[in-house]
Amino acid sequence: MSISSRFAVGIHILTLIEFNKEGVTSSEYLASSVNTNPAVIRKLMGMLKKAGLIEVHPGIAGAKLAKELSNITLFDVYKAVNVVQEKELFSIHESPHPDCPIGRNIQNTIEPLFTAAQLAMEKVLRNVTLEDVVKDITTKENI
Amino acid sequence: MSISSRFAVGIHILTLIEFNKEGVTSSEYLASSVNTNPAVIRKLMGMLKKAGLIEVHPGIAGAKLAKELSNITLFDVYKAVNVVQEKELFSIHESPHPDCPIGRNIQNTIEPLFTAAQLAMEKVLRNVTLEDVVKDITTKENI
DNA sequence: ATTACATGTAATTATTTTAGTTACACGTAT
DNA sequence: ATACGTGTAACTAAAATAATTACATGTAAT
Repeated sequence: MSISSRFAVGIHILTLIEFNKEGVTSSEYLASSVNTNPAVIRKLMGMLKKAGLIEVHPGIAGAKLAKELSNITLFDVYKAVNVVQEKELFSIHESPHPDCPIGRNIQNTIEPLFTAAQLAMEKVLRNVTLEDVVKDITTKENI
Repeated sequence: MSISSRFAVGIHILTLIEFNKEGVTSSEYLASSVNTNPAVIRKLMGMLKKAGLIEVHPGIAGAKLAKELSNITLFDVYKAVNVVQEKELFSIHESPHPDCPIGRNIQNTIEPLFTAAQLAMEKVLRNVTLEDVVKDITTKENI
């Protein structure tokens, strides 16, 4: 199964807040661009806020980035929206038979291999910032 | 969400076939070690067979590896059991608004980044063979 | 202070995937 | 013919996603 689109939507939200920084980026405005429900956006904004990526206030329309664009990596967003837990990208079957040499060792043997694969994926995310995303869109739009 | 344990179980199955190569590795025997239902194992055996990793025959008990241990990578198993599709480790929200500069570009901007992360993960899987797994278990068991 | 509007958040729903279970057709060998 | 194994389809329960609805709470302008 795929990793939740919350991650992609989180990137979308942050990027749009940056592009619209002169204006008011309300959950309704964001929801329109993402094409979803404002409540979905507000839930994600809550996660991004909790992770210290944006500033939002109850009753006050709009959100602002809490950090420099170049200082927010895709990994930060990925962790903020809680799509994959540490060491849990791959699931391992539980309760293999302890009387079998394979059954009693397979989990401990596989786990570090899976973790290494997950870390390699996450390393790529750490090396991309929202600034890269914004620049790419700017280029595509010829702004 | 996590990637299906079919992957871990697939590795378990292949490893156990190797360890038990002098004996008869039936779906019931495998199911006992994995601690699941024989039908689940048979479904996975079908996938592993289709991928050319094992040999199984209707009516004849047991399975044999179709390739050298050192010639089967974790990536081969991963593809065989069909847990993640190409370019689909991460899902991207559909139908963002085309009238928004972000909405109409976000998918194309994000997609290669997500693909790069997925490929980095898969590269790690390509560099581990079942022989590594077997050796690790052999060491742990002091055989 | 009342109205208008925004965020925060809980409850509900439909859809999808997983993993397990049951059942049975079909193939092989004694 | 019987016993046993694989192949496979149908059904179920549990979990997660994403959308939707509703409403409490917070802020600001009139």
